[in-house]
Amino acid sequence: MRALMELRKKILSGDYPGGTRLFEVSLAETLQISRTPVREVMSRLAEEGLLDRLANGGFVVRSFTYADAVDAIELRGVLEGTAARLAAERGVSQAGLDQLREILARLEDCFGEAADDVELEAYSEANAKFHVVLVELSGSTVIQREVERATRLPFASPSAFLSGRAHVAAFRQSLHIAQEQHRTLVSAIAGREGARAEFIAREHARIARKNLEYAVFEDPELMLTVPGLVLLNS
Amino acid sequence: MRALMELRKKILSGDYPGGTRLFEVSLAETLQISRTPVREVMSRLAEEGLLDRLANGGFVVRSFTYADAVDAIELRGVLEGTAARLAAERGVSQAGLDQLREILARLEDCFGEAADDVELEAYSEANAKFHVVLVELSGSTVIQREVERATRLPFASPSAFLSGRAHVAAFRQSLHIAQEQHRTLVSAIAGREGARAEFIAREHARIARKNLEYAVFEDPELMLTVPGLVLLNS
DNA sequence: CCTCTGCCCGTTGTATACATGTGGCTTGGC
DNA sequence: GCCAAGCCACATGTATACAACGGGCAGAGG
Repeated sequence: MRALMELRKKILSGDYPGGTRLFEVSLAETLQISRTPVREVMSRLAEEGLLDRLANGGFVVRSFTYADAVDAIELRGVLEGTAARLAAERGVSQAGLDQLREILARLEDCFGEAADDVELEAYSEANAKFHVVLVELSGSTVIQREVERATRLPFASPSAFLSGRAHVAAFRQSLHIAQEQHRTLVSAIAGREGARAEFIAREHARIARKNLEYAVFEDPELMLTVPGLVLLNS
Repeated sequence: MRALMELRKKILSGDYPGGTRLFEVSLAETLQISRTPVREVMSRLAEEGLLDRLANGGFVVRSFTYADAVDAIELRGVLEGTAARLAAERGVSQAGLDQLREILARLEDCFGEAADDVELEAYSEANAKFHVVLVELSGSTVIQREVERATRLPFASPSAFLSGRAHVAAFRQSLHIAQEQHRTLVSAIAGREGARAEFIAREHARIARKNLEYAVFEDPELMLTVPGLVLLNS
């Protein structure tokens, strides 16, 4: 559905700041479609968490504070932590573990000799895959569903800060820490250590929080390049 | 919206078993409305988690296994645990703490002299309120939103098993345990003990899991009286 | 007999006209 | 001058007709 992607893109690129009320008629002419699919699109974006429904009908662009972004990242950490714990406690198949280890190896290959030598595009892709497979290994469609939901807010996604920061050497070096957490996470799951797996996953999400903090307070220009950060208001 | 409540009720009462595909036209004549509001209603029920969207359009009634129900309860525990932890870590106002303690006292008043003497209706109402306020005290609208979402599945709600089991004395006695957890939870939050608060909340949700287990394996007749349990298939 | 292709029917997607409701503004009365 | 009530305009809710898409079945050809 073209209109869905188009409106989503417009919201994520800041065309409609948080709190903006979206009217069916004006959106209909903007998107060159009739009101019916506009309603459909807004309904789906509300499901995604980008829009809020008003009490007496209508939609507004959801507005996020810095604290909301912090909490959304915390939420992702908690949910991924739960997935990791369930995977460890309930056990995973050899095939599943192999799959995770294969991705781990791919991530490993992204690092070069120098501490700040990282192939970011390949890393980003493998990292996204790692997080998806990790959650699948929980064996719970209920948890998987909610992780995917929490991840749909772009600034809460595991890949959120992996773009647009390639120039910061300190950031590239910090990926070594993240990768160590990936390794440890796999070890914890393989060893059926639920609590360990859970808290490593939580701590892993804290990297995103730290990056968010940096973007907001140290280098506000980044807020324009990291996907979704334009949604932050106050 | 009458149609929304009507369809929700029909699904929750098992008129459309999990996996049933809902067609716009037939539903439209059943509910005596046109296709447009039917689409709207189905969209909202998909948001609630009662329906699943099909890839090429259309909706089916979401189907839950016993394992899904267990995981949904686990999810609620994890989210309420996070709310409790945040409340403890970040601190709550005196007014907030007072409010929680007032509800705690109301719950206390529901217990009589005998171990199985409990005013169930009053308890159920105060219990629901307790869980709502607890989550509010987290101070996080993001977390609150997700707890409310997780709670919308009727069998995962904190009040799910408080109806239709009044006749089981052992069940009424088990409420003493729940109430002790309520007390301890408040103590942990007041004392800024985040980890303690989190795990008490998780353990608290386990009571629901135990009740689910009982209903499914020991007393299947209960599945007809506990709201939402008819949604369970295999 | 098996397979591939094309048609047909059922379902959802879209447009549009009409109904309904709500909030704001204006006017009249106290 | 202020408050209240009613009206008007703009927004969403609903109905319905038409379009487009997809899956299944049947018929024909290899």
